[in-house]
Amino acid sequence: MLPVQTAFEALATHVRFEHGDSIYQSASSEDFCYRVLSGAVRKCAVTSGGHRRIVDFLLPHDLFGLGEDRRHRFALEASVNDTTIARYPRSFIERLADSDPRVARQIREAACASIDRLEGRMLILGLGRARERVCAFLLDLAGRLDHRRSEAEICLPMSRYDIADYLAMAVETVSRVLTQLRLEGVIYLSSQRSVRICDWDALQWNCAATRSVSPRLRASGSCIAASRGTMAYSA
Amino acid sequence: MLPVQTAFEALATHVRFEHGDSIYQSASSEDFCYRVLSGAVRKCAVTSGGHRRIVDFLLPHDLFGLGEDRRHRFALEASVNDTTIARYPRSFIERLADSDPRVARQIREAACASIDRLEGRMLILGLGRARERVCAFLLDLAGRLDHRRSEAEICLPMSRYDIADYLAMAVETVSRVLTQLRLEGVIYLSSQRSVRICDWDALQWNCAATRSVSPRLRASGSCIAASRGTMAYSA
DNA sequence: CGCGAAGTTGAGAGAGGTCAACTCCGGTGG
DNA sequence: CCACCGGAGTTGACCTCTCTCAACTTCGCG
Repeated sequence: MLPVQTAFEALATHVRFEHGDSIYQSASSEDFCYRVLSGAVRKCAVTSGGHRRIVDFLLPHDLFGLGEDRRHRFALEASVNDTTIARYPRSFIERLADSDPRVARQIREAACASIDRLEGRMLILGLGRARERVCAFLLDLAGRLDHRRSEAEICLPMSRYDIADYLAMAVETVSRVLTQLRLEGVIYLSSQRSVRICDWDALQWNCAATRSVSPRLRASGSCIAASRGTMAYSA
Repeated sequence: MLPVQTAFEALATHVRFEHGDSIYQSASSEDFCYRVLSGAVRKCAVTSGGHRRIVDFLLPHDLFGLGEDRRHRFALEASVNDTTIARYPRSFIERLADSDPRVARQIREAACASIDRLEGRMLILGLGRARERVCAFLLDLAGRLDHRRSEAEICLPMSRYDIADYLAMAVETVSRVLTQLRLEGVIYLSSQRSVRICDWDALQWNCAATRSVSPRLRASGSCIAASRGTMAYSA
């Protein structure tokens, strides 16, 4: 990070939340933006049908609430205990961005990261099968927590219910898939919230849609397999 | 738009594409960004399993390819004939953004719009049922094309196959839902690509998840129904 | 007119949602 | 220290929705 960071941090207020606490409500309009320091935050909405949907999980180092002066569309809540958040006054950030191109660029990059994450998630949600979505979720989480191919345990910073709402499926299905993966030796669950990935390749393999390849692919022709870790950005 | 617009447009190259033409391939790295002038563009990826997934549709006025200097993650293709695109050299845009806060702000806003669209789509994809997803898709499209509650026909700028890949479902299901809506008098199909929405309320109503409300909602408590047209922004 | 692509319709099967029972775990209070 | 309690997680049985496969119709274009 640039020295600008210091200016940011001088204005930060640190707040601590417990599991389930609301950071801000949907439709509220406080003028702050935030950074996750520890724990995890879920961004959620409720469909008009009454179902909760989780749009994103914010992990340590992620920024959120940066946007515009419009009202919040989603509610943000801590999804685990001991979640700490740094809060910055948004107007100051905006002024800083206007006066210092480096800050503006940082914000653009943060926005890119956000778009990247959303588009990746879009692909995960599009995966037809429950198993594929769970596997993709685990890999994504492991990547974001920097547990690449290490033997270390991943501590899931959310409940099964959260995972279900995030992947748009029933809790029971999440549970079933996890047990199945456990029985196959792909993952090891030392406790309900701790996963160790034993077979990365199997997990990766499971992300591939196993359905038949539609013949329409031939028609449009020009699509090439997407590779992880790179991105485009559309606005 | 600000006078800055002129500087943008002076550098624009206009290009025309026919249905199915590739604007850029995934994994290529040309240094341009683009704006849709007419027609429609689909942003697509292919899952490792060989299934095509459409991540976004870009309509007139939408910007894309703005991001970073990293390689493109998706392929972009025209989804209808007579699609025209304005192309701008990205390095220039970046320099302009660094020197003029107004440009930087515009780009931030464009990024916000993109995030807004993606998050909305996230919610649509999360809708469990095919009918809900199609209804939400139609409403979203109508909104973006500015056909709010007008009697005018919406010209669908994409095939059923595209819609299917966008909503992560089978073409047959898309077709079935559309006929069902037609038979119920909710929509009128004057041709295969022209939809007139007859009953906006019915369409809106169908976006509500009809499944049972999960009891877990009581537990977390703080979620409030999300309202369309407002947004939060996370990075 | 004829061809291929796009779209529709039908029948069957499988994946996942729903409902319900049950177990596991952490916290609280006697 | 143990019993109890509630929420979280798991497992099973059933049933619905949608994907699949296949046949057919419609549309657009040479």
